[in-house]
Amino acid sequence: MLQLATLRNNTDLVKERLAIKHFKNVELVDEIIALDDERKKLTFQFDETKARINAASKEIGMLMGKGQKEDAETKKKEVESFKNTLGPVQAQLEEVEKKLNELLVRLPNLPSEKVPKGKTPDDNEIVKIGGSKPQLYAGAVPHWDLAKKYDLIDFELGNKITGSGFPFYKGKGAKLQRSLIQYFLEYNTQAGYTEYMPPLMVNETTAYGTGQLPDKEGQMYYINEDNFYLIPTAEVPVTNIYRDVILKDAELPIKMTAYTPCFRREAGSYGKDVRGLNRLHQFDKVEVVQLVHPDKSYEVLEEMVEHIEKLIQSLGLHYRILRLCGGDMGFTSALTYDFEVYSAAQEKWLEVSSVSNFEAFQTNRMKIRFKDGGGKTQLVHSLNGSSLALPRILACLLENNQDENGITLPIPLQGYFGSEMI
RNA sequence: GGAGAGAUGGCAGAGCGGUCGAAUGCGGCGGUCUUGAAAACCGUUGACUGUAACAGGUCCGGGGGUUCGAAUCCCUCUCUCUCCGCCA
Repeated sequence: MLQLATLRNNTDLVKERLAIKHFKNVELVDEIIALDDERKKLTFQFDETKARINAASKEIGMLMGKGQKEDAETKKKEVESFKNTLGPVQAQLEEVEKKLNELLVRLPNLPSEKVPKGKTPDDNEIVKIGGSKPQLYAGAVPHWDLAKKYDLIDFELGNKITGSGFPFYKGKGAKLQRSLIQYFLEYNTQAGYTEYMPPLMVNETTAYGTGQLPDKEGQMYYINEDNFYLIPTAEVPVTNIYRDVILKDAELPIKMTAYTPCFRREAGSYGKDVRGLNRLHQFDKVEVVQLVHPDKSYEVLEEMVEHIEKLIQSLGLHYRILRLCGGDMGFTSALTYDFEVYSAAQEKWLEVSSVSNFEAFQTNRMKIRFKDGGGKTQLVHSLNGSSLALPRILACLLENNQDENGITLPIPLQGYFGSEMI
């Protein structure tokens, strides 16, 4: 959530930036400021009346102590009249505050200056292309055929047991999943990230903290009975670890990583784009999260991009890095880089990671703060990235490394999987 | 699932309905002493809001109530602990 001070002090800039994100209701900013003025006025009235009541009540106590009953009674009457005026003011104040918060929560994060203008994925800026385009042998097929041929993934069985988008991994397919998770986690912890295994269900406050609520509840699976949400990404429980915590600046940066299954409803699209592993309701992902000093967050973002890039390189994949344009960015992000990996058999790019700086947007909701050198508390910046989402990586690894004899995995992965072919 | 106890500052832990934003201890920070450190001693140490700075206001798990006045009494929700039951 944006900070009121930002809206007040840089109103025009805020509107300009919101436009880059193609946010429709720019006038919301003025509404919010007007409401805040109202809030200030009411708060002043409330405080003043309350101060009188407090003073009078104290006096009553003293009068009672001295046995001056009648004087005390007179004071009580006085307080009563104050309270009559306080009631309505308080009610109004509460309403204004509630409304203010409702509106404020609807504003997306401001894009940083680096964000390209544009509306659709076609407007994203290609920052880098790396690796080389794989040359497939003549008989190459897409991963869903390979999954069947080598009995690695059973989509039909998933349909039977749960529904579409919930595949079974089997035999070497299951082992490969496990190996990838292990490899990614090791890679992250070696870079100084602390490993966590978080709960897969979270409460409402937690889902609100990272920005999934309000408004995006439809994208998460909801456990009605207990009021829990299945996590759409480890970002949610992991970033919330430090909710309502005031850190010391020496504790920054906080680097965390976690493997979790991710659950996404993503109802709506069918056909070629979602075939096989391209889009699932349940998938595995290893995530990295950092909480950093606000002056450092863009530096750290670059560092995280590099971290993930090296991981993709180690798997020998052809990849590209995109800087997302205003229209394609998420609600909570200030700057996002997407990593895409090339599927030669499908002849298209598949997103495997998204790395973002949220600046203070999430931490303002979660009140994740630190005490700076001067002893002042201020919000930290939060960042996260996938390192990596498994299914599409798996798809590319299978497709790109196939030949008539089977599939040969890249060397670093063999350390976890073993050196045998699939 | 049943029965009971509890939730207070970074932690531990007091708190007859008024002088309690809250004793005390630990921890943190600053200082004295010391070549330096430890120990000892002295001082200081919650968050939010508000102000030019004071003042003022809010917060003792969340919400509601009683009262002139609530950390303290009542209701309710959530969570924690102990015992019993069930169970990977």
